[in-house]
Amino acid sequence: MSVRMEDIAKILGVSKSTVSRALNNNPLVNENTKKKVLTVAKRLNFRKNYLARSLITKRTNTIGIVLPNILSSYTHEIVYGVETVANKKGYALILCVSSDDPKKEEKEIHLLREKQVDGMIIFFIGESKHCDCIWELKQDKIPFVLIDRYLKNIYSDFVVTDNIAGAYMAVKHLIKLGHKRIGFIIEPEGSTSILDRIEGYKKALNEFGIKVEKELIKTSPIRREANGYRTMKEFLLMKNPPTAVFAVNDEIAIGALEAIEEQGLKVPEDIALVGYDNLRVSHLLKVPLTTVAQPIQEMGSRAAEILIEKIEKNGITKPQRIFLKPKLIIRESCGGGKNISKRVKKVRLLINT
Amino acid sequence: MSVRMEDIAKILGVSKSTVSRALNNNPLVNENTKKKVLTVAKRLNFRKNYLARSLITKRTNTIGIVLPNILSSYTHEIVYGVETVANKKGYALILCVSSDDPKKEEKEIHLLREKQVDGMIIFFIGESKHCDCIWELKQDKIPFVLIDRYLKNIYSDFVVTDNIAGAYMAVKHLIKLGHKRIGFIIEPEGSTSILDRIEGYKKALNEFGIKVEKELIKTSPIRREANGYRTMKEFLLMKNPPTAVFAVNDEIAIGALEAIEEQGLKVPEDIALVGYDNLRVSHLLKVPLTTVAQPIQEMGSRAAEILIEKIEKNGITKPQRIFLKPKLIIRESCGGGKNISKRVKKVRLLINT
DNA sequence: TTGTACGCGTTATCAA
DNA sequence: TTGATAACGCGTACAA
Repeated sequence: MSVRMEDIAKILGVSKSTVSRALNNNPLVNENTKKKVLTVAKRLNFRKNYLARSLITKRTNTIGIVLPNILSSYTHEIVYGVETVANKKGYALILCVSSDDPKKEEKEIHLLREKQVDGMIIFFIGESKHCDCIWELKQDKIPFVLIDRYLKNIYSDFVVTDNIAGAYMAVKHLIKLGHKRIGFIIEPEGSTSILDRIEGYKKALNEFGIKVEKELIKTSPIRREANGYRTMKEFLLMKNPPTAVFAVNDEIAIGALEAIEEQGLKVPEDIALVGYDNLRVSHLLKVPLTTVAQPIQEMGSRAAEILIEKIEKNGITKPQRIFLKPKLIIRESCGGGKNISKRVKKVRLLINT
Repeated sequence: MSVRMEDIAKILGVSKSTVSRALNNNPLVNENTKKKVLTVAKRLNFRKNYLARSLITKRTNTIGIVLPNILSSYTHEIVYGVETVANKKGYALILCVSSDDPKKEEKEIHLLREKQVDGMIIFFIGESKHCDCIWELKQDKIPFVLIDRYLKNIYSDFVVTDNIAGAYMAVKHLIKLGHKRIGFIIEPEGSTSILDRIEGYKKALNEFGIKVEKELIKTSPIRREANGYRTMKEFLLMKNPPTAVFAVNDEIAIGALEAIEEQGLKVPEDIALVGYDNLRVSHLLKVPLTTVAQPIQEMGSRAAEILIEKIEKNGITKPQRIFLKPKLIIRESCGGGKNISKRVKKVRLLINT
């Protein structure tokens, strides 16, 4: 069917080794024969078969990335960061989506192994206790870098952002503005990102002598705008609702914003709102959102750099554990330091009618 | 290094053929030996090497997608549509980005060939006259489906949206609201999508007896928000600015919106605005944007379905040329049918001071 | 500088 | 039901 090196060899009456050498810029070939080979190759529109090549060289120049989804702009930016570096370094990228399903995630990781990728970047969503496939990667010395969240019980490379610091900043900002009842909308999963953000939330409250109240931490079902909406409504229906809400990510914050406005309340006058992630949307909202920005693209590109270095040094690098610094982006959803009590009264009034 | 079928064979004292059969659910193997093989395979954590397999079967179960970028939510949604179908049908996805560079695009296509993908989906940005690599794909019978834009001089599968119809709808909507001076911000490239939208714009004007004025069609340098901003400013500085502007995509419309507001003008009271694409952002803007929605995800999923069918029927399917129907999404950026002349006056006043 | 021969890890063919 | 053996297309050590 397709043109092989042997075909070129036969045409020129040379051996296929010579053709191979000519095509691989091997110096052990006469300049003249090389030219001939290249000419014929071009004429026949020859394309090397990387499968056969990789079978011998044990290199595919391909890396895999495993993500829980690709609809969020968060994972989207990760892909961008990874792709940019991979491309620059000459690696192709196989995109795998686990659809938030640990079983599927495991399958994707196995698939990437079968496809003999040189390494992988994994946004791991499985539980720390059930991460055999990650252990196996380590055991079999297949280069991999975790991204966005790390595993406490596995010593490996990872690139994450410092979620404790990020949440701490956000909550401290609200406290400085005079808030004492600060709601927190989180997500159900027990990933390090969420856990660390909870830790940052508590750390800030503790530091300013504010008691952590359980009823102010609510769990939104899944990462969807609609659920920030629903959970915010629950807050608004409380007898003593929070005066500020910290959403564990911007998507939830967007939902919360809609819920607040639907109740006829205003952000930030009635309720202050902080998100997390600094999605590209967030500055375009009706009320530009104060949020914690993570260097998401950088997370992707750093992960790719580390992975590729590891690949090219045959995995003999010491695990790198990178915590990138987040940054508080102050916009309009928190306002300045107005009188809180007035606001609270107004909220109660509106809710109870 | 890694476990091979031969290793399993030696342990069990059988031939590697038997192991292969057992592992591939081939009925020509004793149930008992099959069990033994599977047990040992599991114990040794055996992973098949797909490279070797594909070398023989001539199938990689992998498709490639070539995109001009992955930062826009447009291409993003395409990837989502493609990935979903590919995954369901058991195909892996290699992501290639051409960075709006035709030379690079060609390289990526060649790379995918060398990696022996079973087929590819291409958001082709090269010129119609220089698309040798597409011709070669056709010649060499490598399945491919064009997406978002088609090539007039190549008879091949493609999935696009009907851009003539989409632009026509948008402009007709503005005309029905009373607008006669309708600006149009386009992009420099000569792709079918842009050309067809221009055709739709003209078609609507012609149908209502409005003359097409050259000065009302402005070209924004590249697909970036900032450029919609700049081009809109140019419109606002005209002696006789348009009362409505149709942006060839939402990103440009967003930039235009900011330019208008920065001038102290209001949308839709002072200037009506229509976009194209219905990005997920567009309903969240300060002024929710009236826009033409394309079924982007569907474009991706249809393309993938067609491609995979073609692969599995060994390319003996007749080229499918799909035009998906766009849809006008009416929000707030056009307003109702108010008095135009008043608005025009106000615009002039503001611009000239 | 070139060619021969072998190996990469599978699947496929044929004979047993 | 199994096992030798030959592919698949390429790279490479070794010999020439």
